[in-house]
Amino acid sequence: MTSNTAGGPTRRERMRAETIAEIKASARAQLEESGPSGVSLRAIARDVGVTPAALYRYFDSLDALLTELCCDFYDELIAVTRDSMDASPPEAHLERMKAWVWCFRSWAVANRRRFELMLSFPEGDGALTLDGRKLEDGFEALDPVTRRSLEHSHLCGRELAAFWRQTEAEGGTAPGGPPMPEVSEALAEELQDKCSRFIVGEQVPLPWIYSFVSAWVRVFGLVVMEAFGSLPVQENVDEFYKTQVMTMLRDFGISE
Amino acid sequence: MTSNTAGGPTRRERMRAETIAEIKASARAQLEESGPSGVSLRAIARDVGVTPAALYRYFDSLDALLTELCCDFYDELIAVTRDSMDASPPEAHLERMKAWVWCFRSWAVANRRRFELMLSFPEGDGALTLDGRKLEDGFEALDPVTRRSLEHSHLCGRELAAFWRQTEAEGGTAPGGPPMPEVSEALAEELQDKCSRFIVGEQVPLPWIYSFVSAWVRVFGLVVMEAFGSLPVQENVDEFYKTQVMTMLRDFGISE
DNA sequence: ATTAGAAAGCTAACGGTGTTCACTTTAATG
DNA sequence: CATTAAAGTGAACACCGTTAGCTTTCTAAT
Repeated sequence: MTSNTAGGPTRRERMRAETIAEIKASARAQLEESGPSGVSLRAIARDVGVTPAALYRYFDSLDALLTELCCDFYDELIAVTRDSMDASPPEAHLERMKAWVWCFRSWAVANRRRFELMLSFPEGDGALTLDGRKLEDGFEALDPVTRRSLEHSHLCGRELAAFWRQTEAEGGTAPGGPPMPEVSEALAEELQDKCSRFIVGEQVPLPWIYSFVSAWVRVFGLVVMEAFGSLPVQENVDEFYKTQVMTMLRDFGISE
Repeated sequence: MTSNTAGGPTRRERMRAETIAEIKASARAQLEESGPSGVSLRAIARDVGVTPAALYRYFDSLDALLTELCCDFYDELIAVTRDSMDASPPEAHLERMKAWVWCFRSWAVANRRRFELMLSFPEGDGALTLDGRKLEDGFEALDPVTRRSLEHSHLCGRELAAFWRQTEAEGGTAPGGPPMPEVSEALAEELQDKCSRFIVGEQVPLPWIYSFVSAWVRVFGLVVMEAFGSLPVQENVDEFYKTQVMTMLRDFGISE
């Protein structure tokens, strides 16, 4: 018998965990300096001091390893975002959303290679086609990286829903919600259907959803362009971001 | 002697051109069904009926072949965009810009694999760092794909400049140009510096540039998200695009 | 303490990749 | 017709991910 009598992890389990950590560390290093396509299973094996075949005791394939890595990155991003949001009080929904945007951007820019890897995993189809079912039902069934991607979105979406409730209670902004162009019945329904469930998790008025999706597109564009070096503004990016965020807030009908 | 007495291409040159076309066709086919990473030099050789080594008489490397392919795609996109813009008269700058956006989107979505390949070539650093020099000076020195990417942007940027002149002449929109948030001296200068040169090719007032960059970010976000399947709206995308474009026009201070 | 069994590792191989070098064939030119 | 440059071949090199079968090592129960 081993130390397992104490209920803790077996010696073997500890060893295994350590090996996995070593493997991932090597993979991360390679990713950082050669990009996603530069991660080589054999190179990892060389690094860890083991035969290539041995790695298959720990991961089903190279792709599986990269997938796990991708999940880790999402978890890191989510953690750091959550922390950053929690720097503001729970009711300061606006500040918390700003923190989300800021965090997303700075993380993606500071870790372009990881971000690159994450983008290389296309959003699973299941993310948007939960027709009929509640989100929670299919949530666990989603592939791990899509689930995490949604989790990340949720951090911001929840704040929006809360902010809407708050604003409504205080009789804030315009009565009908943020200004938005007229849309057809079909588009309105699709927006409500697809977004109110997986972005905010509860029924939210259409104008809010529309503005949210519009803002989300803008943030995505900004972050991807900057991370990949195709954003025209480069030296004063911070300020440019701030003005963009301000503009989006204005689109929400928020004066401040 | 051959038919070269007439000044036309040699028989050998014709043969060579035909072989190159065959090689590219095979590469395109593989790209279309397996993505950028699925293009194999050996598979192409098999396809064309030749030894792998023989391909090196036509391309320096697989990467060089992919680069040429990327350039071809840009040329196709530029051509189809230009045609689409020319469906409107030369003075209908607004319509022409709309055509640009629409063309960009539909091409990217209809040819995601090609678009994917194009995005995989990061914007060359030279694209934005032409400090001091006129654009034309360094233009030829840029790497081929960056040059074409700029050429594509130019199609829209030129229209913006022309539209600005037109609007000014007619005493249209607001006197100071489109509304924009206050920005620091530094950001203003960078926008003028980087953009007025490589996007529109002539001096344009700051608010116009700012609005243009903002719109460009939005369009980029829309197109990339839709092409990669992460846009929340899926069934009514056309309408969603139209509302987005309308919103952007409104940001330019255009009522219509 | 000994033994059954699982976990981990190794060797060797298979089929694939991009690329290079020396050599041969092919075709156009003086 | 002989020369010469282009086009193509074949074999090799160094890598890659993955699999199968065998051996070692360590755990857990007898």
